[in-house]
Amino acid sequence: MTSKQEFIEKLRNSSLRPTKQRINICEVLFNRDKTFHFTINDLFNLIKDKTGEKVSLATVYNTVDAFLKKGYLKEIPINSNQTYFDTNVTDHHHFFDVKEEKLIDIKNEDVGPIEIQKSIPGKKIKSVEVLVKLED
Amino acid sequence: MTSKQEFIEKLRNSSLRPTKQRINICEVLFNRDKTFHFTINDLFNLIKDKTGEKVSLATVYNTVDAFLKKGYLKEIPINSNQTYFDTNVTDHHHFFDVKEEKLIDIKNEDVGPIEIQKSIPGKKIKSVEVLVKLED
DNA sequence: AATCTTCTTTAGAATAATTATAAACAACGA
DNA sequence: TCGTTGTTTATAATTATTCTAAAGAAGATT
Ligand SMILES: [Mn+2]
Ligand SMILES: [Mn+2]
Ligand SMILES: [Zn+2]
Ligand SMILES: [Zn+2]
Repeated sequence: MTSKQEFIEKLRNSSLRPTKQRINICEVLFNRDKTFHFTINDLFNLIKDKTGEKVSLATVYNTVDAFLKKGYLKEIPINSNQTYFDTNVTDHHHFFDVKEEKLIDIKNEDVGPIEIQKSIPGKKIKSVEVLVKLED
Repeated sequence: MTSKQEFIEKLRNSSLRPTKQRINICEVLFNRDKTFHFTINDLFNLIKDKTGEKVSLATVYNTVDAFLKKGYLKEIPINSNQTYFDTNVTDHHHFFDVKEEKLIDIKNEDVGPIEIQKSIPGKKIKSVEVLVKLED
């Protein structure tokens, strides 16, 4: 349970003004036990449901973008008509249940170290992510 | 070097009528040494350049869809504004050069077996793919 | 507290990838 | 050749995302 006051500080520390909208978005995103995988539309709807206040779609996009840049969210590489985001910003992997269109975390230690025996001159590795697609 | 005749047979064997358009698309996609990673737009432009004949964008989409269903192409899971496809339908992994927006194959043996120490009841694994993002 | 500046929110428009529509056309089998 | 079915195409529709510009709110300055 994170308090509203902590979100306000977190926003201020990030040079983001603690607006009512951003605080509400923080509540929905970060006031939870488990990791949260979502699309913009998921989030947009949850804000209304959980806080009773409506935030414009543009602000949801803007805020998610800002949080991505600050490293409070990350984008999950997956082919879908919508982009998926994740509140778990640590290194980890995913199942994607193709039928349910749901992501499920796989902890790093449940996959083991991945050694890439190939390199590209002049480029360095930014991230290594495993996507496991699931079917029935 | 695959002959036009072989493409015609391949299409017939797949219950796809060997039209001029599909044969041209086959030439562009499959008449090459190395794996080919592309977007619909890449392919659309290459068809004009390589065959001199124009194929409508709708047909490019339709044909890529048909080839995906037949297993002659696969989709690469990546976040981009465009979907990427691959002529290499074997199990393998990818580098994605974020700056150049280019995919590079990583052979399965260059990654080693990936053991997923987690399972979801009622679901089975359809694919396991590693995406390595590259930066400068 | 009033004012000023800068940042933020918002509705709505613009963009762009993809999908749907439906009419013309081409492949195939009889 | 003719009828059927599958295919191509231009074009419209859809939809996620980004852009725009005006109104509003936050923070700093007096
Ligand atoms: Mn995508
Ligand atoms: Mn996307
Ligand atoms: Zn996750
Ligand atoms: Zn590949």
